[in-house]
Formats: sequence, C-alpha cells, structure tokens
Amino acid sequence: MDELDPLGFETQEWPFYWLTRATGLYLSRLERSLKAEGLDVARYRVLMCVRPGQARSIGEIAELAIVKLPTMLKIVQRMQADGLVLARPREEDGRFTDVTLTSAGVDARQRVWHMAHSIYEKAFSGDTPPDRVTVNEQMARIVARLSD
Amino acid sequence: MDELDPLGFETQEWPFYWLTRATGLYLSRLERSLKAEGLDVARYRVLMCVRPGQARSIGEIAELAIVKLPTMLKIVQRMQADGLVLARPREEDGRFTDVTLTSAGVDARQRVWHMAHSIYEKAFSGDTPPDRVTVNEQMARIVARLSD
DNA sequence: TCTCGATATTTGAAAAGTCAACTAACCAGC
DNA sequence: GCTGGTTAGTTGACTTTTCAAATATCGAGA
Repeated sequence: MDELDPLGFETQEWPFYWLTRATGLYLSRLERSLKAEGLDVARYRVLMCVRPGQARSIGEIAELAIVKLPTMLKIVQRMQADGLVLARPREEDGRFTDVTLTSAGVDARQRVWHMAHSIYEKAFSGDTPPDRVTVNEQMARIVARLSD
Repeated sequence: MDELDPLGFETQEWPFYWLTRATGLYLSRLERSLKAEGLDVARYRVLMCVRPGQARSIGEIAELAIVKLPTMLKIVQRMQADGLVLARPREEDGRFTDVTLTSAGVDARQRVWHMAHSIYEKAFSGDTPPDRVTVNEQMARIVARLSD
C-alpha cells in the first residue's frame, strides 16, 4: 500500500474509473462526429429517446437520458427551434408536454445512429457476441441495483 | 422490426445505452452524496486524480477526467479558492501548472472516497469477484480501443 | 362545484462548461 | 543568443446546465 495514499486507491481495480472513462471516451468521439452535423450529445439523446411516430413527455426523456428536467426542457426548446422536434401539450392530460420528431428529426436520427454505431464497432471490435451480451447483462445489473 | 422505427433500434441490445445509463446513475448518486459536503462531481474527480503528496498538471488531470482543459482550469481555480488544492508553476518546466492537494483536500478526498465506495458496494452487490474483474477487463478493452 | 394536494412543466437568475484567440515557456537549429 | 515551431495554460465572450421558485393541470373528496 502506497505510503503517500492512505486510501490505497488503485486505479486499475476501481470499476467506476473504467466505467466513467469508457463512457467519457465514447461521448467525446460521438461529440466530435455530431459536431460535423451541427448537433451535440444532448440533441443526440433526445433523437434516440423519441422513436419516430411516437410521443414522449419531457419528463420521460429527462429520466431516460438522466438529465434534469429544466435542462431537458431547454434542449427540447432548442431542438424545436432547429426544426427537429415538435412539442405540445398532451391531449388526455395537459400537464404533460409531448415531444415528437419532425421529418427532419427522423432523418437526423438516422444519420446520428450510424455515427454511434460506427463508434460501437470500434469499441467492441474483437469481442465475441457472448462477450457483448455479458457487457449488456452486467451493466443492466448495475442499473437495476442503482435504480430505486 | 418495428414498422415505425426504420432503424430497428432496440434499447436492450445497445451496449452504450446501458453503459451511459449505469454511469449516469452512478454519477447522480455520487452527486447527491457530495452535495451534502458542499462538493460536486467535478471536484470529486480532481480529488481522486491527484494523489496526496503528488503533483499533477492541469492538462494531465483534464485528460484523466476527460474534461476540456479550460474547464479543468476553472475547476482547479474554484478548488483553490475553496482551499482544497494548491496550483503553481512546475519548477523544471514553467509551462506546466502543478496541482497538489492541501491538507483539507486530503481530508475531503478521504471522505468522498467512502461515498463512492458505498455506491460501488450497492452497484456490484451480489457479483462475485470474478464478475467484477470481468467488468474491469471489458471496460479496459473498450478504453484501449477508443483511445488513439 | 370548489379546494387541496400531487404531478409536470416553465421561468429567470446564477453557476459551470466551451470555444477561439492569446500569452508564456521551452527547445532545436541556426 | 536569437528565431520559429511547439506545448501548456489563460482569458473573455458565449452557450449550456442547474437551482429554486412559480405556474398549470389534474383528480379526489367536502
């Protein structure tokens, strides 16, 4: 144990170090690709959370993307100004604001999906299908344990 | 394949969905714990990157934390104002600004480490030691492939 | 129907992050 | 010892995120 470090913290053995780093690198790369389209990670998340032809409330999208609600509201407002989404009160319950993709939004979704997918291919290249399933399962377990 | 979704995107099978979600939940929880101490995730990262008695340049910390350099500069400035770190030009090469923890910083590091560790225990509860090693290895592979 | 509590969003001010341009220090080759 | 290219940091303008307080809608029950 390191004399200078009373915690004996070893980077190599700390899972959240790797987790945050892998996620950070993924997002950095995605950000770089998106920038070429005039988009960013915040918009990307909305594009992926809202499926074409479906509607999702701002709160639902915020929860899926793990972003605070006022933040998501403003992302949606920017995207509406960009013409990527439409936001309007839900018919059945006026408290909700439903977000849907415009056709420009659907197109953008398609393009950004390809970007994300090519990063995925690089990130997992060489891993066998069972390896990949294992990652999903492991992450899903963590998500389940950290969701209350 | 979903008629409405030309990409056939299935959340359950998309590893980055799980990766970003697990990381996001981890960070949300950490943020909540840190707030009680008047700290935040940005400061947490610096506290963990700089080992007591060692010095790290702002650029090194930014690179480790996957944060842009000007952002890290400002985090360090805030932390210096808080009395958690000391920043000064490196002796051997004045271009670098070396950051070290003050004794208040070392104390804070110890406290936040315990917070992070208790989230880790929750996140991985039930996983065997080999499971945990597998996660580290898998994440390390992704990191290696996404680093140029 | 009217009111209260709960839910979902909206707002505006404050904090944090980002970009692009600038400065400072170094060093290899003249 | 000067000069030009390179690396590391700093700055100020601008954008995005966050917080806390306000608004809007709904639904149960007096």
